[in-house]
Amino acid sequence: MSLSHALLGLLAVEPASGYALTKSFELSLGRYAWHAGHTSIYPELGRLAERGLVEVTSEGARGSRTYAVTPAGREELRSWLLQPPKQSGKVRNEEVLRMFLLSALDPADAKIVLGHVAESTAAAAAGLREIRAAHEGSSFRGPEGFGQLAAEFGLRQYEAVHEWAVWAMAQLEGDQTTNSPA
Amino acid sequence: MSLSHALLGLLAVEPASGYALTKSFELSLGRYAWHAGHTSIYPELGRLAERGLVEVTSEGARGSRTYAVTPAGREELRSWLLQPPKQSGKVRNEEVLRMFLLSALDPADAKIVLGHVAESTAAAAAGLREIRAAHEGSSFRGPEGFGQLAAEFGLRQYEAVHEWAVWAMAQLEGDQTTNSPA
DNA sequence: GACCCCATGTAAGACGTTACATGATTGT
DNA sequence: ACAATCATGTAACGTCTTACATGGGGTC
Repeated sequence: MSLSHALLGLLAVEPASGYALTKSFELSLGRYAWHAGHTSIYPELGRLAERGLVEVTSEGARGSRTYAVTPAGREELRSWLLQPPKQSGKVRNEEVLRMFLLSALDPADAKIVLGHVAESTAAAAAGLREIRAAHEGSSFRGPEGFGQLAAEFGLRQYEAVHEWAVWAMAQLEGDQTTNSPA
Repeated sequence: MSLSHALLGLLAVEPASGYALTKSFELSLGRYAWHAGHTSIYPELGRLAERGLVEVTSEGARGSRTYAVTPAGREELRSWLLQPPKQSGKVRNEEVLRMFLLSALDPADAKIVLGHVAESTAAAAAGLREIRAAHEGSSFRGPEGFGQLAAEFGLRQYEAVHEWAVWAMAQLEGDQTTNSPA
């Protein structure tokens, strides 16, 4: 299960509570890479603690527990990241699914959808460019840098999808006039 | 559940058996957009048939049943594709997760992983370029065209990730010499 | 006849989502 | 005081995965 590695990865950057991790999933990780809610995260933290991969380093107000990775956890994370994935994993992404099924629509409808995609990806890319500008010049390691490689990754994805959507609209335009009967 | 829409989408392009749909998932859809095995697909086809969104149009050898979308199914698919997603759905992608957690590694290890990524994305992109060349000039609708928008989508994604990986390696290089102590 | 692929199915268990629930602390 | 947010947890339900199971049809 990848949830465990997602948690190890976040905790490897800096210790956090289950609640804080839940927020991280909502704001960044969960949007692009791996979704999880607090009802999955809390029990998983417990299991990781049992396996000795994380530990509670402090307890704060309202019963909050701050977790940190142990050396064993860091090693587990490292080997998971370094091992080349044997075969492509199991992907689930509703947005991408929509894009794959576009050909099932007639061109007029497809262009409507592509227009929405072009808009939303442009907006998302603009947002990430602001984030990137805010972090300019800082190092790529540590909590600060954590988001940087990821943000650039997301930005380039959005740009690619945006350009694809624009391209696809143009193709459908041409296809409609060239290939459709009368 | 998006599996139902994935099936409607594939069947909207051309009728197929559960077995053939399973193959489609293995070869294309499942790699990028939505994973599912035959043990999910068969029961779901049954449920779609009960709801009148698909129907069995013929039965062939070895008990195979060919399904096709009904007009109601086509309408359901259309409205699902056209409705702008209210809020970003639940994404799961182990590859992307790895990329997001790279900052948890030290730069030397991160560069190894990025090297693998750069290689595999280059290979995948090359494969898709061949597919694209094979389909050049044909229409974007119908079974032939189905893969074209999708293939181009995949190609641009791979190219974007490849360029990101190359960029990230260069950044880590610079970061190591500029920002690390001593 | 042997083997491989086609084609579908069932069932146990793991996993995840949704809804419900509780209480502490902070801000106004 | 009140509301919002912090912080965690339980339980029921639904979905998915894994393993097992069966038999027809084509090919050598």
